Amino acid sequence: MAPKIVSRSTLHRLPLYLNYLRSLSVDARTTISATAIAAALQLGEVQVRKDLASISVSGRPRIGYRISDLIEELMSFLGYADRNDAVIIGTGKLGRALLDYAGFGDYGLNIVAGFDVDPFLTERTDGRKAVFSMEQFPDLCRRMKIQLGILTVPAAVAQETCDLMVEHGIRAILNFTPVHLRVPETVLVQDVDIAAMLAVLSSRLLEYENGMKIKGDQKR
Amino acid sequence: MAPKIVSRSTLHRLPLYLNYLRSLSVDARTTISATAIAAALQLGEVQVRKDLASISVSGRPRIGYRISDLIEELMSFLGYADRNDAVIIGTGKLGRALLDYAGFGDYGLNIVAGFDVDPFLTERTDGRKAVFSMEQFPDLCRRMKIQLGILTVPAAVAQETCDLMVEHGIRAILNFTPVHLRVPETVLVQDVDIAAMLAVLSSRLLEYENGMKIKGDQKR
DNA sequence: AGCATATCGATAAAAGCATATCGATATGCT
DNA sequence: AGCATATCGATATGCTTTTATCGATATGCT
Repeated sequence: MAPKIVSRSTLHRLPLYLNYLRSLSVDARTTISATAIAAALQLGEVQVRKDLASISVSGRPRIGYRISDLIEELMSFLGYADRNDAVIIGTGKLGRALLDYAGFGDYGLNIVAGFDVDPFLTERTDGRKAVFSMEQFPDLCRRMKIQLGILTVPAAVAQETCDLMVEHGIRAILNFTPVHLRVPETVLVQDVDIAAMLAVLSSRLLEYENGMKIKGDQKR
Repeated sequence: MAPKIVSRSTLHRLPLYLNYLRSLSVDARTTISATAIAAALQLGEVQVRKDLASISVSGRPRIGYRISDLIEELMSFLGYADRNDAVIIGTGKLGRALLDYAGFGDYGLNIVAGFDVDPFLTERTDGRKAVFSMEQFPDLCRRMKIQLGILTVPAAVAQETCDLMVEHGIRAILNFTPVHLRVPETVLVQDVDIAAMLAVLSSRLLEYENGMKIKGDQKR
């Protein structure tokens, strides 16, 4: 098995490619050039080629890449092929919304269930995905060998909840809380601080009028 | 006015610092060293100093930085000081959750209202923030000089909705749809593809067992 | 058949970012 | 007062990522 090595920034672009390719109707011409992809996604054409090459997809001059091949390779590489089970801890507004979101299936993700300490939230399972009490978390988690957890609890209990998740076998955490989680080296954390993102946006915007604050911001 | 120049990666770390500093109780020692911050956030101490220096905050040897000064500078730099109005377009599950989320205030953000084409969603304003019909968007948007928009519509209508936003004065978009938005150069877009993030996580996880796919992943 | 053109793949150069190192400065202890 | 120590600020080094350049290859047109 070739241990393909991909840079982190490349890895984050791959879903972009996949999304775009999927958006093309299947009966379109079955082949596409790196140039076209680059133009659509406003990236450098060389970068696209490099990214695609890094996951061992190969194109032909004057022809480009077979779209179906690309999609297949991207999906397999990103693990969309094998269904990945995940749980959501904390079913407040945001957690509930994610739990009900139907679109994860396209990404090979299966949200198994939600968990919450609040009994009120745990009982309202009217036809939608079940929300369990936190006491049931350890058992269900181990039995189903869940590795992916989405953390949407209040900031105050974020770290302790995180510790609990790690303790019971969670290996990767999508962290929606604004706290920096401390985890063992073997556990992966991806932060999604929406408020911070908005703030960064507004900050970039702020100085956009009075002359460029961010370095290397605008790229053709 | 000094046109401070900050690298993009620095800009994304600044909210982290601010969050952490805020989490310290105010009656803690009023001063903190870059070393301490670095340890708490698991960053290099030099990097922390560089970041802080880039927003013109200055510390004293053996003492460190005054926490209150840091917080103040960070807030002003990130634009948390002046209230920033924002709107949410598309009030499905996710949009509704964000609309009801109370925590944005701490970030200087004020979600003014939501908009949606679906009349059913627009009428259910039981005590929460109002959701207006899309027809009212242009007027309200211009009158209140909204510059920030959160896009949470279905992928199929993402681009056209985006165009509408841009047309009516939105200057920065937080994009929750998985499509790559085409905007004029003067408009900023920040993508938040949750599904893709999960996929990236699971992908990193996947190869974490059979030997390192991602380059430069583990630090320290 | 041969030439023009579009596209790929690889190598090289440049830029951006992170990390290490060193001197300077301020505090506290003896 | 003087020394040890912690911390800052600045410079320099190395690594990663992006961008540019060049030759190779395949298609289509004359």
